[in-house]
Amino acid sequence: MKILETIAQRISAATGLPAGEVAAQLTPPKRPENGDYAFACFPLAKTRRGNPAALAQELSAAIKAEPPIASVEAAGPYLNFRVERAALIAEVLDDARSQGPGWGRSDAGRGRTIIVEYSSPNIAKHLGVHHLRSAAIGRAICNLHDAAGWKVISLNHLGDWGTSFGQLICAYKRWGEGKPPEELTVDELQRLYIRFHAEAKAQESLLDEARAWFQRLEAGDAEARRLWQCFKDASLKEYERFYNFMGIRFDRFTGESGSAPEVDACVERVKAALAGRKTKQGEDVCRISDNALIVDLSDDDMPPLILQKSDGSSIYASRDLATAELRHREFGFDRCVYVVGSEQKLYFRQVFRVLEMMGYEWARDCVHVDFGLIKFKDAGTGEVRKASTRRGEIVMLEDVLDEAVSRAAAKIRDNKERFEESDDQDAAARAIGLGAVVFGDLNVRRAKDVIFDWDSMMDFEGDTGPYVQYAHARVCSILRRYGAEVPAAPDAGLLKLDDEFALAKEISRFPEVVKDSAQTCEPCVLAGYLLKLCAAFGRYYNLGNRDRDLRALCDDPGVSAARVALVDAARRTISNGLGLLGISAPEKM
RNA sequence: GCGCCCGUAGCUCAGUAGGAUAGAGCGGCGGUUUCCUAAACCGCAGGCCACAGGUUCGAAUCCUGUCGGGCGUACCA
Repeated sequence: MKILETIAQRISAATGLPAGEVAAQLTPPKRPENGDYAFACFPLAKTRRGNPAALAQELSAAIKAEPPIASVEAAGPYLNFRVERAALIAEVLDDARSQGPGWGRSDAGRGRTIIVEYSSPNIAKHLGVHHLRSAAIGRAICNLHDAAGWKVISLNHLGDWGTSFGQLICAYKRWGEGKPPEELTVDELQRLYIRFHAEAKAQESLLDEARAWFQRLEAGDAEARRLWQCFKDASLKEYERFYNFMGIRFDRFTGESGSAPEVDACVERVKAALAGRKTKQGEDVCRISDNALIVDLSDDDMPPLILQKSDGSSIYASRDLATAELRHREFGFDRCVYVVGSEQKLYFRQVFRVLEMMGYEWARDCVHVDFGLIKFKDAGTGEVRKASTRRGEIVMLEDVLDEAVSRAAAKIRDNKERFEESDDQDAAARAIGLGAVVFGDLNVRRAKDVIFDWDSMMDFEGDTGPYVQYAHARVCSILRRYGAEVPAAPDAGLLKLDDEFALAKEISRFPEVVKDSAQTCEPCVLAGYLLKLCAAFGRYYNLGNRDRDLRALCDDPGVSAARVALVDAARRTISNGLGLLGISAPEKM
């Protein structure tokens, strides 16, 4: 039985509270000198109309300090427990070692399926830094749910349909200079797109021309369709490079175009479901308004959702409704997550609401996991705003990644004595450069806007990805030098240092952190934990600077074996944790 | 105007299903290396948790209002 569960059971026996509930409330005190686990007596005192401090006193007397509990102490309204260090350390070392790559996993989501839609770029444009955020967060959410026992289906739902492709076809026909469409690059497509919007400002008839092209595309016109396919192929070719570089794979690439054939039938279902339904104002909920087909959401204090544009062509909303239906039909998900920027918050509320109005109970399982924008500071005015592709103002993702990798490579050259001829230093540079950039994106709460800044993005010191990777590399270095196999059953009683115990305690939190991070869809919970874990390791490690006897590789073979096992548990935790964030853990740096 | 999000140290951020004395990193100052990797570690300085009320035994956390910023607010996605 787990130590934490044992404590919970003893409290449960003394109070009558369910053990599971108690376990959830047992937390490490902010200050370690107060003990290893604390139980706050306020809630219980409230239900019993008693005094929390007196209750704590009473419980401290009632609960015996028998192994693995070393002491029970009432401190005001808190009941503080100290555990036998050796027992906790032994438990952690055994868990981490025996579970191996599965260390940190749980079965919290067993039997449930989650769909995670993320990245989902609009084709025919280069990827910008802002695409990194969706990719990093979405991938982490997939990994975290997988680790929490869910069945995960990851989808990249491309923005490959809509009026802008009519615009692109129009631009290509006018200014494409007869270049075979098969040879078009994303770069050229993006230029055509920018040019279209520049010219359309002066010549509004272009917009009508573009609309006509999109209508031809929707009608299945062969020429339009062929051009569109070329745009898509060129885009995917470029995007695949990015996903490969990032180590991201999707279970499936879907796209808005995929739901296009279903849209009409879906719209009919909306109409049928809402037929006869009136708003409080007495109007039909689903009706034609200004020539467009809408669902009136005024009763929910939202603007209407447009299902069909006044020119008869389809719109993203109805495509998303149809897509949701398709997904539920195919996967029967328990949760469907859309990792999309927070500027679309209202929109998703509308879509989910309409799904609900259609009678789908599963509408409440659809979640918009939103995240803040990446903004740019204008060098001239100092003004902060979001970038616009139409104005040609994006910072290309590829440039950012290249820069990060080359800065990491430079740093590696400065430390080249740590590497051997045979080491793959390019791979290390990629891991570290990417680690810095990805960790930086994941270390803040999703909702926060991020202002793009080269230097802070490339930071390799302090609370950064490379800091965590560096801790891992040092751990690996110790294990390398140890040479022998990591002892499976060391004498945990030999680990007497406060910093050893602190490290072990930090390691023991890992599975709970993973669960929490998954449940909240906040990768920053895990990222922050890894920083704390590595700080605990760093303190421990640095003890050896002053005193050789405090090193993992010390003269006493028994002590050394136990320390190596502890260090190895740290290694597994860091490596598994980084893995969940989509960051690799180099063995040397 | 209305809705949602954000406001914590000079800067970037943790801490938010209410709980003990609000924590990190960067920047500043001062230390630690005859190497288990200094991409590290330790110390000092730095806070009216935007402001004002309220709920509570207890509020950075919940409620109301104000101010400041962002995003959104019917045919782009």
